[in-house]
Amino acid sequence: MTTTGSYHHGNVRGGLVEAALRLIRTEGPAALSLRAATRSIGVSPSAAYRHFADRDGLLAAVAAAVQGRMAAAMQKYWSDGGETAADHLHAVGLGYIRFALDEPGWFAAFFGPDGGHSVFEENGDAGSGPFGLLNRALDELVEEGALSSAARDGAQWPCWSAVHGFAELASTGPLQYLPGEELWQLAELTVERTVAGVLATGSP
Amino acid sequence: MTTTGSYHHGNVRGGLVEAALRLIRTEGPAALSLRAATRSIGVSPSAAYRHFADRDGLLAAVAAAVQGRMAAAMQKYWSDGGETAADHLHAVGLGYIRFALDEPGWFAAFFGPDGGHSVFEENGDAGSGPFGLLNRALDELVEEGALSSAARDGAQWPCWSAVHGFAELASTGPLQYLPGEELWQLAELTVERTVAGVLATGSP
DNA sequence: TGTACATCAGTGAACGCGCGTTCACTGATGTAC
DNA sequence: TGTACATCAGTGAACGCGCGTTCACTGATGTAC
Repeated sequence: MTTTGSYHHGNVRGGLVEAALRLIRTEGPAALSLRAATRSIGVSPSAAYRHFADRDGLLAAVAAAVQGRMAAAMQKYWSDGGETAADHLHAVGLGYIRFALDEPGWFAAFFGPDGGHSVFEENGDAGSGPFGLLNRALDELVEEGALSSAARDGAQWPCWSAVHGFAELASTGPLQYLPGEELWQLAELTVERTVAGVLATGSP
Repeated sequence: MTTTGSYHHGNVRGGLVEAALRLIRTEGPAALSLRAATRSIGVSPSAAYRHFADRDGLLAAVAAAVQGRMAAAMQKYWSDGGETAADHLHAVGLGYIRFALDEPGWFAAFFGPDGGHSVFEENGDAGSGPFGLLNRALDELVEEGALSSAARDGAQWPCWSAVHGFAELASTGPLQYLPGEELWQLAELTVERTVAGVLATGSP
């Protein structure tokens, strides 16, 4: 942090991403503009073009930041909960949903301007991103002998679908009007039955 | 249909909704503007205000139309498939996903400007909308004796979540880049395991 | 059947707005000698 | 250590755009007598 009060040769890129996160948090991703972000950190609109090709470039950086924060939140759930593979799978699902409920604006920007292609690339199957954590938990189930490797095949899709779908319905969809407690019970119900479904299909 | 070539005292409201559907279909809901819709049917921008309070009013009408079309597509799946309750549940899920894949632009406008509150009201639990069809299939499972009424309780949430989540991932999310065939296999896998999960949890 | 009139669905011009992006520029930074 | 200079991250004015919405209006419609 400099004391000049000016961003000249300062960390404009980081400042813009932070500002964008601040704006998106309350107003949603549609409200994000390059001008609003630059205004927010006291820099001219054109300054953004030294760091991003265009508006989508900023949006992509924001999506990466959001994915990182969600992964961290999920990690916390993972560490604070039980130690079996099934516990970890629960934690991954509930952590994903919890993040979406706590930060609906950020969650709405989770897939960037490219529709979320980056979710695989940067935090791929074995990575430490949200999707990587899901796959790790499923792999643990196989190692523990709770899931056949035949049933492991493709199990990430029903899991991710259920958890992502609930997150959508509950954060910005029709369930958003339910009281928080009731909503959380439905989240637990959804995760429990989804995990049960995975296990039921493929116990060796 | 009049021959005047003018909409004076014609069906502007219906024309605007159709035009909006046309625009959203290819450009997505973000690209919809009142001006584009009025322009599209050759009417002045202010004419829209005789029929809708504001832009959100048009968007709500569009959402209702989309929900109706999806319900019709799901009905077709329901009628064309098998006759057991489990067949119907499959049809409901695959119909939902099929619609989202065929019409990603419309699907993105499925929940209106209010985030989908209308999904319950107009096409409520017992209604003929997408959500009503899901509940009907689940009720049939109970009638058939394939599902205990205890397990019926709340079963709509994991089902809707999984199917909606997959539809999002596959229509505008990170799975959109997969080839159609592969995508459809994942859809079937997801629906199958979700249905299996519901049944496994609560066979009497 | 004919006419006066109320209704109301349209028009078109105008408002203020904020946006993304480009451009020639300036002044701070840091490097080479 | 001091100075000349290249680099490059900023500025600020300007562009053209399309938007939602308002307003006084006009002219078609249909009803009452």
